[in-house]
Amino acid sequence: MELVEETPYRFRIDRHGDMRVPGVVFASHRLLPSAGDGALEQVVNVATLRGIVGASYAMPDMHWGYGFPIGGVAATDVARGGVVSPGGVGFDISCGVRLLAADLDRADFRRFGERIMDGLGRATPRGPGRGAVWQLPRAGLEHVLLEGSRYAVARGRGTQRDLERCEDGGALDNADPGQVSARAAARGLGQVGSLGSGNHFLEVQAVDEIYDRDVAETFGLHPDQVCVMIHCGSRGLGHQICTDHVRAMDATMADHSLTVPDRQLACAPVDSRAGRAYLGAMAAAANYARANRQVLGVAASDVLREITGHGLELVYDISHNMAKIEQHEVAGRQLTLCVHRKGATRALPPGHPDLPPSLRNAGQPVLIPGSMGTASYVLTGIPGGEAFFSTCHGAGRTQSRHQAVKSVDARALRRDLERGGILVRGSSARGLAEEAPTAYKDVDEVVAVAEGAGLCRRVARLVPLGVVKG
DNA sequence: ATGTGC
Repeated sequence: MELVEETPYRFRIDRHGDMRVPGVVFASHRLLPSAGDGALEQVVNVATLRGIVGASYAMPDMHWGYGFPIGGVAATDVARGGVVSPGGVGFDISCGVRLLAADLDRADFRRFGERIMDGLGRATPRGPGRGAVWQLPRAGLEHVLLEGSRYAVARGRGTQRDLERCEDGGALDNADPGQVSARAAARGLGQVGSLGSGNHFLEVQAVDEIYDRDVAETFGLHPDQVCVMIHCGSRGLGHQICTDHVRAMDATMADHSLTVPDRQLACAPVDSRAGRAYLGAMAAAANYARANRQVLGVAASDVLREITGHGLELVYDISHNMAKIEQHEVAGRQLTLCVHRKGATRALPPGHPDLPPSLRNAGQPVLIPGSMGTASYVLTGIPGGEAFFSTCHGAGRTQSRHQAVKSVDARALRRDLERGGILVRGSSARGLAEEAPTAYKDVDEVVAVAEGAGLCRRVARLVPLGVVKG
């Protein structure tokens, strides 16, 4: 794989073979995937998709994924037969991050720490399988799929202000529950308000450093403040929807004369029956994921209020696994694009019309969870941001889960975290080992490279005080 | 990521 170093933080893969556009990898030498890991080959494969414009992009946290790399961004021109691919969204549709801020500082947390973590541990269903904050009646699921966080708020779980601090006001309006299989719905019914497993977590954090005081203040953040970060997605429902629609699309590829270099890139034109079906189901899963984070956030706020007298205010909620229909200027032309962000976060700049009035001058908060025991970041979009206003989404794995389990002793890891002053409420020893920070890139470096590449700007750095592990 | 594998 030939990489052309354009700047210290930007590498290009020139068009060759069936590529319709070049590949662009935002990374430092250190963060580039090791040769043979397959992620760069996936960037090339994505560049062959029908209708792709600009480039096949990869963020500094990129690594190998299903079809598309995780950390991949690709946009297709809807009017020119551009495709949508479930592999460009990922199995955990609308997996994302919610950050809430408390009117408490680090010293307050030290006073109540064990009680707060016990309370959050009890209030936060986690691990594979069932258990959820919100026991929905069957009829309620349809509302969640159509209305997302708005339905949770309408049922008393949150406030109108919360919705202003959610991407899309808490719900996508093009959800089509008719495209959600009975099996997907059955899996989703009992999981609204649950973390799941893998890299999902709820963390209590402290604001350790502020890079932009004005923007931080607009976001509701100040030094030493206690925050709660929640990272989770659409659970079994999103997974089943992805499985169902990959299968359906795979069967319709020939009808649209589509060929792809990897079967995991199964796709359909956005403007086709299969494409619309997937996007309607994907939006339903996205609404489910937003409601999931909404009710988990409210449950965490209730715990904090009960113990300390102070609840939590929402900073923002943003997804990093989505395909969205957006308007962008490409080579001087205004185009309607299907922007896939898979393990990549939208980063709208100050002044963008999609931002709510309270964030219009600051830009969109970008929430970057670090690996366990390491820092997390709040960033914001910048004018002229490349890759359709996108940036990284986290630290990015360097080791597979299997490799991590082989090389990490879960008990030693827990001891190290607690010695570092981080209170741990786990789910399973294996889950803890899989998520060891040694299995991840350095989030500080990932974020520095994303900023150096001109994708976003740092606003605040948060450090963990306690983790409820999925 | 996922009732972790058809």
